[in-house]
Amino acid sequence: MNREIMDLAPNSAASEPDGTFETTESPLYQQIARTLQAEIEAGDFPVGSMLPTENELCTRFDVSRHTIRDALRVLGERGMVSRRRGSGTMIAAGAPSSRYVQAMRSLEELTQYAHDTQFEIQRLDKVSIEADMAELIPAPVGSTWVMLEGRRWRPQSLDPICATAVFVHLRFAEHLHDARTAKGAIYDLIERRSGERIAEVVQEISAERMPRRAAKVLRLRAGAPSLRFVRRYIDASGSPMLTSMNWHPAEHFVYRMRLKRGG
Amino acid sequence: MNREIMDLAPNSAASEPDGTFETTESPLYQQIARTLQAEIEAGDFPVGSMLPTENELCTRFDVSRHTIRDALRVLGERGMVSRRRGSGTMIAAGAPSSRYVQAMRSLEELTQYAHDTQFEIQRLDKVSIEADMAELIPAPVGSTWVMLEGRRWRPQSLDPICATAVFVHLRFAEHLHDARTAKGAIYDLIERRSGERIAEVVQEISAERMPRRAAKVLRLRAGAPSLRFVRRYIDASGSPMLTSMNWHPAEHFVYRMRLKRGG
DNA sequence: GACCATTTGTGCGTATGTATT
DNA sequence: TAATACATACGCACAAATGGT
Repeated sequence: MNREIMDLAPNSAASEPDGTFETTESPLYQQIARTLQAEIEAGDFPVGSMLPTENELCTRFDVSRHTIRDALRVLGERGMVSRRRGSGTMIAAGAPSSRYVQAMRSLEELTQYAHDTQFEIQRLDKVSIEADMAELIPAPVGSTWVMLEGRRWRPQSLDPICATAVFVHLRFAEHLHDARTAKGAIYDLIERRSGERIAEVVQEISAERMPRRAAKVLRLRAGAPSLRFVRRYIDASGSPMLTSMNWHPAEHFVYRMRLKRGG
Repeated sequence: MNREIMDLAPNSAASEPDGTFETTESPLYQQIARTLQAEIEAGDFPVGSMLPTENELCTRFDVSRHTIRDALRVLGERGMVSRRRGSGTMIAAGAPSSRYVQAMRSLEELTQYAHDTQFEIQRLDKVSIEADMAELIPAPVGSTWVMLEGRRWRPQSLDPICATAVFVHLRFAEHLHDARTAKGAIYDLIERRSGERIAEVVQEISAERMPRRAAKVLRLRAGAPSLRFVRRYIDASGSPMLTSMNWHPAEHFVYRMRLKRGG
């Protein structure tokens, strides 16, 4: 292994009981994208400067040009770099320095995000819905849902990304028995095991003072500014299958997207 | 030429003066993506059904699998199809209405928003960029930009939507003399008058305490929770043409979007 | 449960085209 | 013009997930 990368994703390498090295790493191009993004965010490559050429990156990471291009494509989709043939790859205006960034424009990116991070479930219960949550889910007051509560972490990081509360419709309760150890997104788990397919997701972003429960989970002061994401996963009939709520400390989170012309 | 595709893109084939066929076609994978998208929209592949496998498409279009995958990646990014390893490529639920999906977050939607609301400009000045703004625009500290500051209103509403600060590159200053009375988005004004075209927009959403200037404009207390939008309008070379910053009072604003499968 | 064929995902090598410097 | 750098496109191999036997 001549490569400089050490994959630190949650589903990373693990030595097997019998002593063999059964690596379940994430794909090379994703590791490289993460590495480069981290370096950009750390300021190793200032905004407006050029990234090394594809060939240089091939040498550095000891991979093929295809793999480098896949990694750079990912960064391009996230708005981190802009590429011009003949010229090179530039750190895009507005690339973050020392800030967490998450750009999620599709279900697939959401899934990727779930894979790249870890959901530490602190509580898994059936609960009766009260007025404040009833409006958000939405669900009738007094109806019973499965609630998962906890924090989401980025590997290696000392601070959690956000506090999370997920409300899952009761009919999926049986599929959540091993949610604590299962990998990936909750919605993906449910889709696979129930066979019911999510038709769409509606995402709402708003700013609010951190509510007490979320603050407690994150060990922050209640009332601190936070960015709240509510995602409703909706079935074909338009009813919510599950709803997730995420509170991000304001100073650590930016939601970024690229807008393009036309359809 | 054994291929079935006829490229109908604007930069399509052209016969040279000397009679030879010097094709300046668009890339193969884009032609294939267009062809497949047209067929999906025409109903040749019903929503929920499976697309032919990659290998079948290779045979049909007489191209390599690599090219087919690039085409399918494009369709995935447009939310037209959803792919699953081991299973196949499915026509995404709601595929034909994908225009509506992107309408939530395209430049056009922004333009519509600008038309539906009014920008009350309280200040229009050339300013020297200080450190805090330099990072956001981004621009060198001490460089000169045109700054517009004010509030945005919804017609007939009693409360402003947000406080806005727009920084425009100095080379467009001449186009802004009547900005106070002009309708529509500032970026649109500049695009039409300068002829320079915006290549892309990167939008960032974050939560922060309302800064003093914005609070003053909105007549709110500084430090109140707010949702901040930063939009960087970037030219073909990757440099910012203008950057707008918008602070929305937290309790009055929710950013909502739909996420679809495929990218 | 094991096994297998199918299908997409990842990764490599190579060659050529085209825009930029 | 020449060199550089990204874009497109061919080929191959194997891995991983799926769905059936």
